[in-house]
Amino acid sequence: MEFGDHKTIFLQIRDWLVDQILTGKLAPGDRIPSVRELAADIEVNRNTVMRSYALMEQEGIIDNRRGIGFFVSDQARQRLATDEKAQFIRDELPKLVHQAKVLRLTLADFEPLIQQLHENQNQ
Amino acid sequence: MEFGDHKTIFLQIRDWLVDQILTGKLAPGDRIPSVRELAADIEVNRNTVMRSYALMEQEGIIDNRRGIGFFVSDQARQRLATDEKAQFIRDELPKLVHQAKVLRLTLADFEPLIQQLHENQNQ
Amino acid sequence: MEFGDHKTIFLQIRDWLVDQILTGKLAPGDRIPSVRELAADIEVNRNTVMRSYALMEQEGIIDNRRGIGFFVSDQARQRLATDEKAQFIRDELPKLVHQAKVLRLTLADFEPLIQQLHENQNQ
Amino acid sequence: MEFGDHKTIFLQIRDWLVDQILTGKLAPGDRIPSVRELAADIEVNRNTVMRSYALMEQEGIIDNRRGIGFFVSDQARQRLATDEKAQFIRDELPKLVHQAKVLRLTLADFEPLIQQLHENQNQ
DNA sequence: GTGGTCTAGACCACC
DNA sequence: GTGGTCTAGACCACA
Repeated sequence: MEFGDHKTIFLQIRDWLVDQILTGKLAPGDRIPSVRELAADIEVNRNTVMRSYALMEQEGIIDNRRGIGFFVSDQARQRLATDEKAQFIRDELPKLVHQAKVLRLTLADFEPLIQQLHENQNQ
Repeated sequence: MEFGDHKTIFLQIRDWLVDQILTGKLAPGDRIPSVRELAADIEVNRNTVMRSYALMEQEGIIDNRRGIGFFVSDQARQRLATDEKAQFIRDELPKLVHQAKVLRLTLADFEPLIQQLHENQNQ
Repeated sequence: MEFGDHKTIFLQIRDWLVDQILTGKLAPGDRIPSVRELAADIEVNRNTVMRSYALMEQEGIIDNRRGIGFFVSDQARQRLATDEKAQFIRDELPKLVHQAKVLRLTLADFEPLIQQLHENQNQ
Repeated sequence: MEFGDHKTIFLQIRDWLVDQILTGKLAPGDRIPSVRELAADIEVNRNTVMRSYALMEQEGIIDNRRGIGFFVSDQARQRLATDEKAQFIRDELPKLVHQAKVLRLTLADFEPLIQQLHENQNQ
């Protein structure tokens, strides 16, 4: 776990798991690491991991089967794909446009992004 | 998810001033508002403004003349235009590409950004 | 804390900790006193200690783990030993030579320094 | 006048004049620049220059002949040579020794200083 | 008038 | 428990 990052740890964990789901490394129904497992792995307090899981459960991304563990919920992928996308376009994009303006960025500067967008289109 | 990305006040002040410089509203040599003035204007504590100014001075964006005030440094604009741009391409762009990938964003989603980039190009 | 010194408190704290590191009393990885602890110990405001720590973090001398504390960074000793030495030879030594010249100081006046230098050599 | 320096301006002026005296560029009896002259030259407030002169007068380095100007006092050079030297050995040297110790400086690092001291000796 | 430092006390989010 | 931010108010030295 990167302690240098300015994002708080429990959100880093959440984002990391969300990534796994969005990229298909974790599929609906899959079991995610137990709290104590993950806490030991990334050398972090169990409460911190617990907090991530609680947040994700409350977001409807994962389900908790008491005594067994946490599992990726059935609607997780779909829900994330739409919610996070909408949030991105609403919150991040305007900032991005503004930054592109004041920094006088060009299409060339965004080459890697453009390429990725084309790849997405062709799927 | 009310884990708001609300930036802290002293960073907002810094970013606001950086914007003024990058857009030419503040030119090198210009005096920026005194700590007391700005604090009164935006109804914020003097220490908070002071913290912004101290940060910017340390970044080499503004200079300080004892007992007189803070001034936009000569290299401010140039330094910002290059440093912030480089930092953006190094730090932000990869995240952006990754996000575009996992969220399966398309060129259409980025329409506003593309438009801005074209405008920049035509200047 | 010696209030007789002209230096401000937060810089005294920084210099005191730097000394501890350079002399090996604090090793990389060691936890330094929490902001509250130190503030209580030396009877100084928490914010003042915080300011020292923020400065040192920005200098790369110490790292911060959220909710846990500040730790001497891995490169701290090496970085200090080289940076501060280089800075001394670049900034302070010329002033010193100039002062020795205008004050017509002699080798005898610098006896204590010469002795220390010999001790350093024999280690 | 270097505004970037962290020493306060009126002390910079004082030190600059002291240097002129110690190096013989200004001799006892010489007239030093008038307050308004110097203020205009280095683009500084007259009060600031006046403060320097007042300090130096109080130190016995310069004399004020009302309506005429300030003049280097007869004992200026001698007085400075002894006072500043004593102060250096009492205040600065111990710090220097300590710094040499923690930074593990060697005789080689002080080569320029040693050379200057030898030159002083041979005069 | 300006910046600069410090205190005391509060509140927050996080581990 | 930890750091982090902010407020209110004070005092200082300097221009």
